[in-house]
Amino acid sequence: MRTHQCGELRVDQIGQTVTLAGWVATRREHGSSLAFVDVRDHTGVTQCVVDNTVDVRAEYVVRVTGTVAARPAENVNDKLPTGGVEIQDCVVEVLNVAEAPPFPISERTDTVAEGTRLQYRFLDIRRERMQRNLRVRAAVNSAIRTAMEDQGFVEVETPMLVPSTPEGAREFIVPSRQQPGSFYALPQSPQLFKQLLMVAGIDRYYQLARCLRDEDLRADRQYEFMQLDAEMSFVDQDDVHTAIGNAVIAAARAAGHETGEIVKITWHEAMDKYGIDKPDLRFGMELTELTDVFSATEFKAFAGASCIKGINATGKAEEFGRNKLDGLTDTAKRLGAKGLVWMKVAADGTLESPVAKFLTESELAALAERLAASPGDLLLIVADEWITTCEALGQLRNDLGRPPVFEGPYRYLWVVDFPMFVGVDDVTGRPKPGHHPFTQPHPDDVDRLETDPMSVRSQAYDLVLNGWELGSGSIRIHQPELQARIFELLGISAEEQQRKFGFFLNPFRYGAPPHGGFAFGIDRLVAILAGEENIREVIAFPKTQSGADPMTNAPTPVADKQLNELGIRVLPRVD
RNA sequence: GGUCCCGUGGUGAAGUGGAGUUCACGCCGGCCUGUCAAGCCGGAGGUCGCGGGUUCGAACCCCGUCGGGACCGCCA
Repeated sequence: MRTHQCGELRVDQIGQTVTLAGWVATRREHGSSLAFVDVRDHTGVTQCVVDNTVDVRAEYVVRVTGTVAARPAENVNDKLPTGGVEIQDCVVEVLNVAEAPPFPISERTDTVAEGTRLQYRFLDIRRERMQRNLRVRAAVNSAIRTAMEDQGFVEVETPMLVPSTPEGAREFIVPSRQQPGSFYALPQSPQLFKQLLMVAGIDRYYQLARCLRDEDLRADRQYEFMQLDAEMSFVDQDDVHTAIGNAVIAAARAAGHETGEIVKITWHEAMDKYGIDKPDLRFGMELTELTDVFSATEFKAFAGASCIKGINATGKAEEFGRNKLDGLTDTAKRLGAKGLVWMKVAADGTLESPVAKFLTESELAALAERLAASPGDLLLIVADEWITTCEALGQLRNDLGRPPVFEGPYRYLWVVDFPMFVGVDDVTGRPKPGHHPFTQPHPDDVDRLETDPMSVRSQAYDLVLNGWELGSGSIRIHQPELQARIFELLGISAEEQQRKFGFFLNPFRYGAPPHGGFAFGIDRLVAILAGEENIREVIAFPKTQSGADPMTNAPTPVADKQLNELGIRVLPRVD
């Protein structure tokens, strides 16, 4: 059908007779006997010189046979890889005509409403950006598979129709025809199956798994998403980190990015230095300890505070007028801080702030020194509980300093030693698990499970890339006695354990090996590696924020016959 | 469940109470032998998302609703 692709021809092929096939990108007419037609496929465009009587229009599907010729020196187009050549003496065959597309198939109009792009996704994907993103995605998937298999992981597929479990994300449910009134759930993740595969002696499992969660959609969340899901037997945390690290480094390389060594920090350090459990390491502006500077202060907003920290937004003083400063204060308050102190560093080095008059000369001097203040800098200070201070400044740090996603470098980060429990359940008063209830506590902290549960660290860990949480994992509990202690702590009775997790826990009585695993989101990883802010840009057929597909019109009502067969009656909407 | 932003020819934008809704691209027709976002001339194309209200008068103001987006809640 064709001898070359449209982005392939160079001066090396001059004189050859070639056949190209593709879509008409543009047509430029020059009188009755000359026109230039650019033919496009996913590799690029090639200029074909044709007789102007040939009736081809934008997006017609054509096959062109002709001779590769050098362009006259003054007509070489340096902007195109194929710009040194053109096809002459063309025979143009129209393989299919096309209506005028609703929007240009071009990169220079990247402003088309996303709803329109999704309605005509088959045209949107013809564009270079989408072609590139989907091919990056394919390369990443391939690199991950290779990396996992090279490390002895076995791909095992798990069911899409699974039992509903009450914990975690809201599930999509699927009615059973054979047992009307009973339902399957679509898997939020293969979590339970992969641990049973360890009991089953698979040793190292992986899967590029489709996961489904019926939670509200966001720029980084779709109903359906892909995870690299993995589980390993007879390992500790470091073994898991090494295996997954190899996969994500290979994935980045497949997308053309070198990442270097993966840094590892504790959750406490992440919160203390960056104020967030998924820090973006591409920029500094770290949280600086100031509590000791104000240990004897008379300024009452600082006097009683257990933790005072600050950040230096270098050179931002001028940019932030009263309005924008109020916005920063609102951000801090939204995160629970009692307030925000700001100071601008004047040209002579003095600190200008509504509260400067409440601080002593030596306090101001120490503050300036600690934050390395220079003229033009904006200093932001929060005084509160440790966690509140950190979280407020962490958000401000991100808001003020975070580079756009397409700016490298690419810095993976393991965050380890997460707290075992986060907060207390409003109803039961019991601690709430930070990860899930099958997570192994840190061995040094097990003794404090009952006496001081909130101080117990878990063997759970997150993988972060440039401020995006890619995924999480843990070493699991494989000893029934320890599992029983955790359930006891969470206030889950033996009866409830059996009802909710019986099919999962009972197999552990038959010889469960020590094991742990990880899962990370492919969509997020590919988005970052492709330089996209939104995972919809790396998904061929994504859904809108309301969960609809403008191309297929899903979701739709179904026929009464179908509902009857399933024993389902649709009730009128109640608001 | 909530907060905020956006809906104007096919596409993207301008118009924020008063004359015929303006422009660019695209589309259709014509001209044009070296363009490459070709150029020139002409033409067609609109329920200003939808419904209600205020007003002498609404694309514009108000209420509701639908659709799209960002975020909070939610995502163990």
